[in-house]
Amino acid sequence: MYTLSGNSAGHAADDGLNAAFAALADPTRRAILSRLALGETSVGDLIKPFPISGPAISRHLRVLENARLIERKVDAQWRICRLHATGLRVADDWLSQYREYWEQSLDRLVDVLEQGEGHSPAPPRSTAPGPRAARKPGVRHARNNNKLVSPRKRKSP
Amino acid sequence: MYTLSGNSAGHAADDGLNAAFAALADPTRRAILSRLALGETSVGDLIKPFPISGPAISRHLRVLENARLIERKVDAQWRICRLHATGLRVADDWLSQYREYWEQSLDRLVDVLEQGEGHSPAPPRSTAPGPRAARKPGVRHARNNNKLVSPRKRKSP
DNA sequence: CATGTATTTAACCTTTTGGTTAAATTAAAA
DNA sequence: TTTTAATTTAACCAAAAGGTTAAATACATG
Repeated sequence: MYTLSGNSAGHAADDGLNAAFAALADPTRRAILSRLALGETSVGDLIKPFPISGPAISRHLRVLENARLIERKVDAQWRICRLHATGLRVADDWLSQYREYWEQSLDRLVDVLEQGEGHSPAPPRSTAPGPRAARKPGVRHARNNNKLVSPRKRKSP
Repeated sequence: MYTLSGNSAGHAADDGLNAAFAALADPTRRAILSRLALGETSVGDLIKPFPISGPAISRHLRVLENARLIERKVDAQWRICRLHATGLRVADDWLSQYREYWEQSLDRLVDVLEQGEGHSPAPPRSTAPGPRAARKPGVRHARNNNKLVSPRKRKSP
């Protein structure tokens, strides 16, 4: 049931998504990734800007490695860390399912703004679906050619 | 320091990223989002496929709402849930910083495969950077025109 | 081999998360 | 206005997450 990717019970399969998103949920780990985007470095270098202990960083790195967001190689007594594409791709692929959805929302927002907002009482707070008219062509943001999603429907009970 | 988006201490600012990624890290919540991608529904409908209690779902929904991944409206005694673009966009925007990186990695992998792999001893296990030659043109995957990233550098000590 | 450096493990806290059951709450319906 | 249905709060619990310090490990070198 649903469009869930995998198991029969109606639950989302993992495929590393849990690990990837959980890893990305921590600001220290995101900072580490940002740092690594500049180039590979040793753990020692990595640690410097952070006010936390070595072991703490070490564990963050393990989390990132398990999520396949980084990989490590040994160079003498140093462990050199670098970004690893897999985890990032896993997370992005999942999100891309929804890209169509939120780009639609953006278009809809643009519509609202463009028509001078002298209309519906709601200011652009709600960027959600709802039975609005079709978008103007030329304001497409289509960066994706991917998968599911298309919100619609109204209440039923 | 770094390319971090915000505060001076070298730490990643939040901007809802913590909440968004943390929310996405749970398979039940991802399943809820998948369900909502099909259209808005009441909590009661949402709950059915899941083997967990009402209060548990209720809290998942609150997490999703705080992360601005969904929004809720009241309809009599029902709370209707629908996707909300903001949280998804926040997460995707952050990831997009790295898109160039991992697409480069993909290109590199393609290169390796194409040149008959009779060369470097490493099979396409490692999709990481490293001082490799430039990619062939025509195999670009550039889906993004965004921000930072370009891995390089070697050891220093 | 003895030392010093780099990094990880171990053992321990505290806080957060995800679930549970038993009340509230809120609105429709009898 | 009592009852019933839909959801959320409250109060609890166990497990996971993130930190800490102290002790191991691994290497390169004096």
